[in-house]
Amino acid sequence: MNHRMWTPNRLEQERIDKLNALEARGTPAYPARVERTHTCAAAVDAFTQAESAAETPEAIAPVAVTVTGRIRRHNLKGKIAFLHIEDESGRLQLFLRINDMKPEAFALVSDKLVEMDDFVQASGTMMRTQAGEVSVRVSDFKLLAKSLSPLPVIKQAKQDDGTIIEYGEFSDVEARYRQRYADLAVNASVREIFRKRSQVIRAVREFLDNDGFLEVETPILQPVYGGAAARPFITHHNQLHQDLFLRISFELYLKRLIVGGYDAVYEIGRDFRNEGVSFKHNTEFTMLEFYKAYIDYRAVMELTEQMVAYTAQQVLGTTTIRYQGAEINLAPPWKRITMRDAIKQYTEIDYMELRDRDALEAAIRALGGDQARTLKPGQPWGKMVEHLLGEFVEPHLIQPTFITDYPIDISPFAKRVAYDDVHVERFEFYIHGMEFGNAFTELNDPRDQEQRFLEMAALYRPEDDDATPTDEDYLRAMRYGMPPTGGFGMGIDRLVMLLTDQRTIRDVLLFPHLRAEQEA
RNA sequence: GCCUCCCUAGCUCAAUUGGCAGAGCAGUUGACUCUUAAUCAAUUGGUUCUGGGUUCGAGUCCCAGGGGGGGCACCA
Repeated sequence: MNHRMWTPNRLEQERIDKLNALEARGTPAYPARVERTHTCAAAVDAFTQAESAAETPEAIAPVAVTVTGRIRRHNLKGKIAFLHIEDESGRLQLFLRINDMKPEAFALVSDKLVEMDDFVQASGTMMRTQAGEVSVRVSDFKLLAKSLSPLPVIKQAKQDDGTIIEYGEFSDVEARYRQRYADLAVNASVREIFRKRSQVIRAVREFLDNDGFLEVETPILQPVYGGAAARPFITHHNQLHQDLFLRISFELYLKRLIVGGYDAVYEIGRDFRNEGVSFKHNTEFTMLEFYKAYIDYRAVMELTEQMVAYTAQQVLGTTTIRYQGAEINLAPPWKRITMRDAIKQYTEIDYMELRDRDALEAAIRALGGDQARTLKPGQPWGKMVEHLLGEFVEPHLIQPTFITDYPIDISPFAKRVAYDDVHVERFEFYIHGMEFGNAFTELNDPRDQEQRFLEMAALYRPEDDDATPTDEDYLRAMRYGMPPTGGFGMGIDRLVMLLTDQRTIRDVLLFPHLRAEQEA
């Protein structure tokens, strides 16, 4: 591996010079010891409480604090200085006066050896400045960590109504993704998105835990991949001389656990799909799947709408949300419509009257328009039905909607609808025209399952050497017997997009996938 | 993989028909003991993504490459 040496730019060189000057004065730039009695927010709270408890300003009980944070505003004014420091809780102003502190401590600031972006520790008594800002009157001051590369400059102006206007921005998309640490450090709104992301996952867990589900972990490296139709990433175990696949879903492992006697299991984890990226696809993404014995897909629908509504309520305090300008009501019950009725509604095609694939293709082409033109020739019947749904129905599904009863030939793990040789008990749900999840009454007849594997192998990717493989061990598990089970999968990233009003998946991923940076 | 747009100072952006590469912020120096987008004065800073080409002259036009955005395809 070549190590590319860092060549400091002019601004960075100035900071290196300052670091050397600090150490020449005997001031460590990266000390090990640090103290903190209050977060920035807690220090402000403690003071405002002391204020309201006092009868007169002179009677305010002194509030001594030691606070820490990164310098985000630096205003040196002769023999005094105002600094804003920021920790995760928020910002706090430090008021430094040369008379109040040791001269060498004040000199760190007045000589600009301690500056923007540095981490510092300050001790003192809480006060309110003449301009009314709660601040620390600093008596002791210490550098905690020197910043050698200046962060992008963003200034803030607080309006009378409390809203903050920002001047300057760090908005270059590529730089923000490649240097997410800098993005997070200067863009508080970005920090907030990922705090919400954590709350979303916590709420989903809470909901499932409260419903008696057991959280489990299954292999990420799988000898046989399955449960979806995506191309996998392939890797190799040297010692075992074995090719392994990064999972494209958890489905087949979780159902093995239902065979094993657990009534309800779920997993939240990463899937990997070797496919294109888009505003709603990343090569690795976070999936939730759950399986519950002794229920069917109708009960899964109820769980789904309750779980999403619960999550919105926990994270946002409401089930009525705004996404990309649209008001969306997540409160149950959600609309339910069969795939057949939905397609009839938006295209006036009844695919049940067009069971011949050539007849269906002709009918779709007769619809005209771009949506009809994008249909690729020679598609299997079920894929064309899906094309109809995707092109003509999906964009209209703004409010949460369950589309139910999918064609069997695109649903190899779902149970057939009784007395219906076309459909399976499967649903997908859509919000704002985007697919969020997929669920079905699980197929538990091992004979039927084996047949479906064979049909899949024949139908999909016949040009690929690695066409959807038959999972013999999964069939063995099915032969031991699996109870009637409802199963569910949902992209967590998309749920986070919905609840944080983000248009692209990359903005809810801390480190979205990018190509390697060019060598200098 | 295809189409299309973009890449200029640390950040955000200008640069007329191809004609001296600029501004604001920050940085540097100085002033300032209640500032808050602090203010005032002075001032530094460029591989215009990379490599070729056309031209008297290229940030600008052409070719190739890299990275990114948007779209398409793929993603049962």
